[in-house]
Parts: sequence; structure tokens; C-alpha cells
Amino acid sequence: MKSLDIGALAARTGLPPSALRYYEEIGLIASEGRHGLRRQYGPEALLRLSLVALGKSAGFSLADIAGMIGKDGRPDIPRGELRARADDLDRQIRDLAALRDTLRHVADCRAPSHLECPTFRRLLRLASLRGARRQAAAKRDLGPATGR
Amino acid sequence: MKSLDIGALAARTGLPPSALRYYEEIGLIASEGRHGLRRQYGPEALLRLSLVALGKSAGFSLADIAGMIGKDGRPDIPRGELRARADDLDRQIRDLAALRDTLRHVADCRAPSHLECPTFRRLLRLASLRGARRQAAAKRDLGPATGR
DNA sequence: TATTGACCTCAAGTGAACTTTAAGTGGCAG
DNA sequence: CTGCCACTTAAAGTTCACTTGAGGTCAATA
Repeated sequence: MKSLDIGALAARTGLPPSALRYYEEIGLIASEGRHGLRRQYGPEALLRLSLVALGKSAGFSLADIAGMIGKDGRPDIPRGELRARADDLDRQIRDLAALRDTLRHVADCRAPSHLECPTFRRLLRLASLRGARRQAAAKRDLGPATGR
Repeated sequence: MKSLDIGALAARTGLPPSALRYYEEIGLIASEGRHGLRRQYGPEALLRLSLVALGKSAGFSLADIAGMIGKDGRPDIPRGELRARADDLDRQIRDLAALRDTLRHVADCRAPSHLECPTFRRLLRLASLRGARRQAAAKRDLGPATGR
């Protein structure tokens, strides 16, 4: 019998039991049944939690993630939308990579103050632009996680 | 007289006035004075707000940002923290790429069940490893914004 | 001068993602 | 069989970053 109680699942995932109960409450995972009062989870719970961890670290909300992995472990959303999401992710990845590069540059830069470093100043300009774009996007679509 | 009222500052930054008042309340920006009741902001507010936008997009909390750009306006951003944040971004980028790949795969895969698809399983394994690492990090530092 | 509209304050509300608390249950080691 | 202790529930509390609402002020325009 390969079933785990909530404590075991918590131990294997590193998530506190309270969080696992919460995930179950919002439908992110499901228990196979109970042993007495105690929830018993099958091994597929571990898979689902892996997907959840993946989505979370990618900046999606739990609601988004719930939408991506349907009740049965496969996505609910149409293929076209999945591809569009993937394209969004590509864009987000490019932005983050640029930010990371500039952060590293600034960390290594020998200029006495960050404000005097031209790269930093360029980054500031970009950040403002990003802010504006973000505003525009928010107005545009009222929607999906851009990773607040 | 180069001072902006809150509406003008909002227009230039894309932030709503309510957010700017909130930022002032928590000490992220300061107004130069009032014209009647109305706050008047100097041009350095724009610089500070650029820094704030930068910090936000890098995943810092407003409290973190407030700590980095002192009351005096000079950014005093610890280089070590910048590097740590860049490393976080690297991780986040890897996560995003994994998620993007998973999404694309799922959109294209014709396998009857994803659990039977080796690509899917490989992606999940990668995600689990990441989850474990993240736990370890959380235990290690108890601290700064890890992104939401 | 009267009105308009952008600003003001303060308090309360929001939503996400949990955590905490209080009171109770029940499997199992001793 | 008894007591421990990990589990259970429901409800309330927490943090972050704001937003919303009610009621008020005032500078500039008609």
C-alpha cells in the first residue's frame, strides 16, 4: 500500500501540513481516502505537487496552476492557449535575463556610486519603461499572472 | 518651478495616485511640500520611483527597497545582495524555461496519458529536484522576498 | 462668484497564500 | 486499556501591496 499520510507527504515535499490541507481545499491535490480521519495520499500527489512547485517558482498563482493541471493531472486548457502561455514565458525569460545581466554588472562595477555607473542608469531607464508597459498590459487584459 | 503634483507624477510613472500616496506613507518617496493641500514632488521623486520599479521587477519587497535606497536618496545597494538576487533570477529563469518546455510539450504531445510520456516524466523530475532545493534555501535564510 | 474637478484624509476592504488557534478524534505503543 | 500524539475541523488571523469609499478642501476656470 503506497499511501502517505499528510505528515509523510509534508516530509517528502517540504511543505507544511497546513499548506497541503489548503491545497486540497482549493483542489490542487486530492487525497485517495481516509484512514480513520486521516487523509491518505497516493504517489500521484507527489507528481502534482511537483507541477505545483514548478508553476509557483515560475511565478504563477495557485489558481493559474489549478487551471493548467486539470483534476486528472492533464491540462484543461486548449492547446492554442498553452502555446500562447509558452510564448509569454519566452518573453518573460528574456526580460529576466536582461535584468539578471545588469544586476551582475552593477554588482561588479567599480564606479564609486551606482548612480554614476552608466549601465545602472540605463537599467533605471529600462525599469521605468517596464513599469509603463506593465501598466499598459494590466489595463489591456485584466488577467493572467504576469508575476506580480 | 519643476514640481509635479500627484497626478502628473502618476502620469509620468504609470502608477496610480493611491499607490504614490501609499509609497509616501511608507517612506519610499517624499513630497517637497504642499501647494494648498496638494503634494508637490520634485524631480528626484522620479529617480526614486525608477529605483523602486527596478527593485520591484527584481523581486524585492517594498521594505527591502526602502532599506536599499536610504532616506537620503543615495542608493546603497549591497553588492552581495545584488549577486544573490541575480542567482535567484537564474533559478527563476530555469524554472520558467522548464515550465515553458512542459507547456509546449503538453500542447503537442499525442500520448494518451501524460504520465506515460517520458518527456513529461523527465520534466516532472526536474521540477521535484528544484522543489527540494527551494526548501533548503528557505530553511537556510528565513528571509528576504523570494518572489511572492 | 459659483462651480468644477483634482486633490486631501482616514478607515476599511481586497485577494493571495497561508498560518494559527481551539477544540476534538482516533490509531497504536506500552 | 490507557495515554500519547499526530492527525482532524472551522474559523479567525497575518502579511503585502495596494484600492475603495466617504466626506472634505481648494485652485483654477466659466
